[in-house]
Amino acid sequence: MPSSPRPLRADAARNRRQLLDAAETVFAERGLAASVADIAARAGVAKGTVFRHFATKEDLIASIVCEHITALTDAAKGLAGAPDPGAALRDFLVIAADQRRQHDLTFLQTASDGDPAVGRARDDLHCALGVLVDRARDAGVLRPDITETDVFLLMCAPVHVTDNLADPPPMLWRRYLAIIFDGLRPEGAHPLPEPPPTLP
Amino acid sequence: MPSSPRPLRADAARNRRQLLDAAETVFAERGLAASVADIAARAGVAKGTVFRHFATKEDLIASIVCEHITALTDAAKGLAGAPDPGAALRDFLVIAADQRRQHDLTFLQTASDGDPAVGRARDDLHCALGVLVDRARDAGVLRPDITETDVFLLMCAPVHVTDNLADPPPMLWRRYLAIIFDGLRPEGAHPLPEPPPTLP
Amino acid sequence: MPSSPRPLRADAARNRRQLLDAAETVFAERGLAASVADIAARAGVAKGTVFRHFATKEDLIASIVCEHITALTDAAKGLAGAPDPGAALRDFLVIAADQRRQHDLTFLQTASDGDPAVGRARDDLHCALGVLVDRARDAGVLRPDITETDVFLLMCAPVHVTDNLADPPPMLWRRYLAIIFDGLRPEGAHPLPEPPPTLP
Amino acid sequence: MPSSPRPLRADAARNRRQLLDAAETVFAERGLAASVADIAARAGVAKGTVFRHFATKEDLIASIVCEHITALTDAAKGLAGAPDPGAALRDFLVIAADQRRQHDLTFLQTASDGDPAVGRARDDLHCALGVLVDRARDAGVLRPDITETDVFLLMCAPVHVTDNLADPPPMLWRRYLAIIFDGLRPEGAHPLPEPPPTLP
DNA sequence: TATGAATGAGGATTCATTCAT
DNA sequence: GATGAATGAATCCTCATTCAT
Repeated sequence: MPSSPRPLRADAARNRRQLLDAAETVFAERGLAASVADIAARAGVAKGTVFRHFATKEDLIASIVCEHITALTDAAKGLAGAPDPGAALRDFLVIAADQRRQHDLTFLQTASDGDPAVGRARDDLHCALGVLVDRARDAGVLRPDITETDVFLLMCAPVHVTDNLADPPPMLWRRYLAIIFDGLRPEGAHPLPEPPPTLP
Repeated sequence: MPSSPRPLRADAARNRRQLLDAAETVFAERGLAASVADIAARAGVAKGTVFRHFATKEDLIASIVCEHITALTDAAKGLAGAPDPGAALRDFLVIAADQRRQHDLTFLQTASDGDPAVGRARDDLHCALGVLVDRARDAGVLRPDITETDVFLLMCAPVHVTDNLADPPPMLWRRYLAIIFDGLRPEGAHPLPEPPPTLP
Repeated sequence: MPSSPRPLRADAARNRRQLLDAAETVFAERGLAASVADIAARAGVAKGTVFRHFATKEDLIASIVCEHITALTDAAKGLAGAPDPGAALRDFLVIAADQRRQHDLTFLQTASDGDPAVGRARDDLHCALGVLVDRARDAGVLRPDITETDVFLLMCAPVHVTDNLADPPPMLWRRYLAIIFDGLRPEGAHPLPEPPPTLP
Repeated sequence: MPSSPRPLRADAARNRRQLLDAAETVFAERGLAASVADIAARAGVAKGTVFRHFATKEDLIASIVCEHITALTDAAKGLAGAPDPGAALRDFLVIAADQRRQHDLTFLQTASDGDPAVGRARDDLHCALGVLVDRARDAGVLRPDITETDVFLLMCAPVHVTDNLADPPPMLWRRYLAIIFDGLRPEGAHPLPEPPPTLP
C-alpha cells in the first residue's frame, strides 16, 4: 500500500489495474472459488502475470479489499466537513452500499482478515467514520448509544440483505438502508440490550 | 424430510445425524470449501459413508439448509396463536438469529437455491412467517409498509452483521436485532424509497 | 461348475440364475465397467447377495463365460453325428454367432482367461469342435489346411465385425459369416502364409 | 490434427507425443480402464500434464483413434493410384492389420464414437477406402456384392481374431487376413444372405 | 440366507504455484 | 517483464468388498 520501492512500468501498471478489475468482476460472478486462470483470462494476460503482481491469490483478494476500504475512507474524509452531519452520515452509507452493489463482494470482507495492509486500511476507515458518527450523534440525529463500530458493522447489511434474493432489484438496498437508518435515529428508540462491541 | 420410504436402520440414522451435525460445524468453521473428507472425519465415519447418505456434497448442504428452514417454520407456526403479536414476531426473530448464531451458516442461504426440497421448505416458511407479520401489522406494532418478504430478508441481518468481527460476543446480535426492530416500528418511521420485493 | 458340495436351496438357485441373467444384460449394455450394484438392482436382489453367490466380480464374469462356452460345447456335441458334415459345421457357427448376438459379450472372452473353470470349459469346447472340423475337412467341404483352432478363433469374428457399427442390423453377422465361410471353403483357396496356431 | 492455432513449444510438443505413445501402450496393456496416472507415469510426466494436453481422458482416447484412422486414410490415398487394384486393396489391409497389431487397440474403435473429430476422420477414411474398393471390384478381383463398408468392417477382424490367444504369434493375423481375403474373392463365391450395411 | 450400511482404495479432474523459455 | 507449460496436492465421487443386523 505505501510507496512501493520503484514505480511500475507503464504496461505493468496497466496490467495490475486490469487484473484488479477482472478479479473483482470474476469474484462477483463466481465467488472466491473462481480460479486464477479465469481472472487472468478475463484480464487478457497470462496466468504467470497474476503472480508477478500478486504473490498469492490471497494477496490479490486483499488488494481488492484494500481498494474498497480505501475508497470508503476517502468518501468519509470528504464528508467530514459537510454542513449537515445527519446527511453526511447518510450519504456515506449510501456510498458504502452502492459500492458494494456494483460488485457484490461482501464475502471478501472476512476473507483477508489476517492481512496487515487490510488491517491498516480498516483502521483508517474506522478513524474517518468515527468523525462522521460523532458529529451526527452530537447533532442529535443519531441515537446517543450508537458507536462508530455499530455503524461500521451495519454498513454492510443493506446490500447483504438483498443477496438472499436470486435477482434483486438494483436499488432495493435503499429500502433496507432506510429501515436500518430509522432504527439508528433517536426518535422512538428503545434501549439496546447489549453493549457496543469494541475493536481489538 | 420425514417419512422416507422406509425408516433407516438405527445405526444408519445415527450416522446421518452425526454427519449433518459434523457438516454444520465444519462448514461454519471453514466455509463451503470444507472438504467432504473433513466432514467424514469429524463425524467419525469413512468418506464413502457421506455419499451413502447424501448423493453429492450439494445434497448434504441442501439437507442442512432444509433442516434450518424447517426449524424456523416450526417456530413460526408455534408462535402463530400467541396473544401478543408484537412479541410473537420479536420472539421469532430472536429464535431465527439464535439458530444462526450457533453455527454461522448464512452463506448456506444462497447455496442451495436450485434444490427443489429447499424451495418447498422456503415456501412453507414464507407462509408461516406471513401470518406473524400480518398479525403484527394489524396490531399496529409494525410499520404498515413492511411486508413478510422484508422481514424474511432482514431476519438474517443481525447475526451477519456481527460476522465482520473476528470474535463477536455471543449475544451481540441482540443489539443489532434491537436496532433493526426499532427501524421496523411505526413510531418515527420515515417513508421507504423502494417498493417491497416480490418473490418469484 | 461341477457338482457343488450341496445343492442350492430353491430360492438361492433362483437368485443365482437371475444374477447371471441380469449380469449378462447389464454387461452387454454397459461393458465390464458396469457395477455390481447395477447388476444386483437389475436382478432384484441386494448387493450382498451377489457376493454370496460369486466370491468376486471376476468370478461372476467367469461364470457367464463358462455358461456360454458350455452351451457351445453342447451344441457342437449335438451336431457331431449330423449326416452333412459341412452343414453341421455351418450350423455350429450360426449358433455361436447367434448366441453372441443376443448379448454382445465378446469382450468377456479375454476377461476371464486365468480362471481354471473357464480353461476346462474351453478345453471341452475345443474337443467337441475338433470333431466337427475334422469331419468337415474329411468330407472335403473345408480347406485341408484349416485346423480346429482356426475355426475356434474365427468363430467370434462375424459378430465382432458388426460391433463397429453404432446400431447394427440384427442379422448382419450372417453376411460376414457367409464371407468368412467362403474363405474357409476349398474352392478357389489360396495358400495360407502362416502356420496354424497351437494351443498351450 | 495439424495446424493448431499456434504451434506448440518444443517441449510441449514432445510431451504430447510421449503422452500419446504412452497412452497407446498402456491402453493396449490394460484396456481403457487404465488410469490417467499410469499413462502419465509411463510418459514420464506429472498427472496434471495429461490434462493440459487433453481436456479429458476421452479426449486423449479420441486423439489416439484419430491418429490411427488418419494413418489409414493416408495409406489408402497413397495406394489409390497403384497399378494393380487387387494388390492395392490387399496392401491396404496388410497395413491396417499391421498398425493394429503393434498395439491392439480394437476396443478403441467404438470408444470415441461421439467425438466429432473422430467422425470426420472416419468419413475421410471411408472416402479413401471407397476408391480402393471400387477399383478392385471393377478389376474383377473382388466379389461384385462387396461394398466399401464391408471391407471397412472386416478390416479389423484378422487381428481381433488372434486376440483370443493369450500370446499370439506376431504374424498370425496374416493367416486370417488370407482366409478372409479369399472369402472376398469372386472365385467360388456364394451369394450373401444380408444386404450390405449403410452408414448413417 | 439376505440385506444394505460401512469401508477405503482408487480414479478423473482442478488449480495455485513454480520456472524454463 | 510476460508467457504458458509443468507440477502435484487436494477434491469429489465410485465401487468392489466386508460385515453387523
